[in-house]
This record gives sequence, structure tokens and C-alpha cells, in this order.
Amino acid sequence: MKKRSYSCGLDAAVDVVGGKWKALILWALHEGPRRFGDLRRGVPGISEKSLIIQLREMEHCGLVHREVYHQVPPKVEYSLTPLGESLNQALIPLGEWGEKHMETIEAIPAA
Amino acid sequence: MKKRSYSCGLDAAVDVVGGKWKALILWALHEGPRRFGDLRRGVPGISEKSLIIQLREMEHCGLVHREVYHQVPPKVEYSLTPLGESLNQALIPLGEWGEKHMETIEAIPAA
DNA sequence: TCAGGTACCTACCTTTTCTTCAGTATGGGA
DNA sequence: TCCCATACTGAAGAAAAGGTAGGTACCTGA
Repeated sequence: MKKRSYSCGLDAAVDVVGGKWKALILWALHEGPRRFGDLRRGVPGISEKSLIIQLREMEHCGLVHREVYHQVPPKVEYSLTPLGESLNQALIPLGEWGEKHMETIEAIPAA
Repeated sequence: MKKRSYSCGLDAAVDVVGGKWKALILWALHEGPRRFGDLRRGVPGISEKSLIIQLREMEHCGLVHREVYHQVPPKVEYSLTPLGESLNQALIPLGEWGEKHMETIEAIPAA
């Protein structure tokens, strides 16, 4: 969250789910609660540090819920809140678009 | 475009439309072609430089079309390609989500 | 002759984001 | 006694993104 006022709904949504990882993390949670280490493996390429930061921010925004089990070794489960769930629904068409045009996208030259 | 392979469709879509501005620019084009200066005014807060860079990248990806009119003073129109149009469609639910939850989002404390 | 308007480009700098790597706490098992 | 696994934290630095300020080119009209 950086802004306080938005020019449109998309502006607000991008502010919340923008960045390199948030959408992917949200997506990785859509089948139910997952542990930290499990999430880390489920979002290929992310570093521990980034994952934690993103999770904290999304928790702060009310998108994900964090449940600590006082065990040794520690166990923490992350899950979607209803708000996170609704956002995830809104991301489905975007995911489908990417799926459909993935070959086109991959064929774009780097330079 | 930074990656060559994606873990899922959403990953690919985020790679294409990620960042602070691309989604907003795409959105601003959804009613038809717009001139550079017009776009600049239509995407509040963006700097000239960022707008140009984003437009170039999206042109490169085949999302927008750039039409130069050889006039003085110069006139350049940007419009959506069919691919850009389809991506825009996929962004609609996200925009609606943002619209619906904007008050909630704005109420999130900064710290 | 000279400012005006449009669509840029370039250099420089700051801010933000991401990664890497090292380290912490806990208690069970070898 | 020491190592293991998990879920973190912190420092440091690189890389990416963004902003600012200046300049270019062209023709028009004053």
C-alpha cells in the first residue's frame, strides 16, 4: 500500500496485488492452507526473504491469514481470508489469459 | 519480459502486465486510440519517461500498436492490438474487485 | 526572428525491490 | 552432547524502477 487514493478500481487492485510475487502466492494458496516451507516450494524462484515480506504485507492488507502452531519444530499455516479468496477469483481470467497465450509470450524476443 | 518459462498462466500474465503502470495504460486505451499527450493526462501520476518506456515494452510484446502521423507538430496514436484487447478483458474482473473493495483498501493503515 | 506545440531522448540520481548469506530459537532424536 | 528441522530475522549489496531536468526536431503563426 503506497497510495491513499486511486484513479480507478484497477489502480487499487494493482496497488494491492502488484509486484513480482503477490499474485503467485495468492494463487498458490487457492487450494487451501499451506505451511511456509510448502509455499516456498510451491512458488518456484522466490527467496525466503521475499516470501515472508510478501506474506506479511498481504496479512496486513487482510488477504491472508496466519496461523501459528506452537510446536517444535515450528509450524505456521497461511490461508486465504474471504477477501483474499475474492481477489483470487478475480485473478482467474488473468491466469487463463496467460495460459492461452503462453507460447506467444515465450516467443517474444528478449531484446 | 524477463523469463522464458513460466510456472503457470498467471506467472506469464504477471510478467507481461506487471509493474506499476502497464495495467493502467492498457486500461486507458480500452475506449480506443489515444495520442501520447492524451494518455499522459489519462494516467494520473505517470511521468513522460515511464509512459514511453512502458508503451515501448508493450509495443514490443504485441499488446499495443503505435501509429505515427507525419505532421508538424507530431502526432502519434497508440491503440490496443487484439492481444492487448484480450488482456484488457482479462483485467476487467480485477478492476471490478478493486472498485468493490476500494474503501477497504484505502482504510488499510500505512504502517 | 522567435516563441509555441508535440513527441520524444538522454543523463543523472533516488527509491524501491529482490537476492544472498549468515544467524536465532526450540526441543526431539542419535 | 550435538545435530536436525522449521520459521523466521538482519545486514549488505545488486538490480530494477521511477523521477527530474534538460535537450532535440519540426513547422506554424506572430
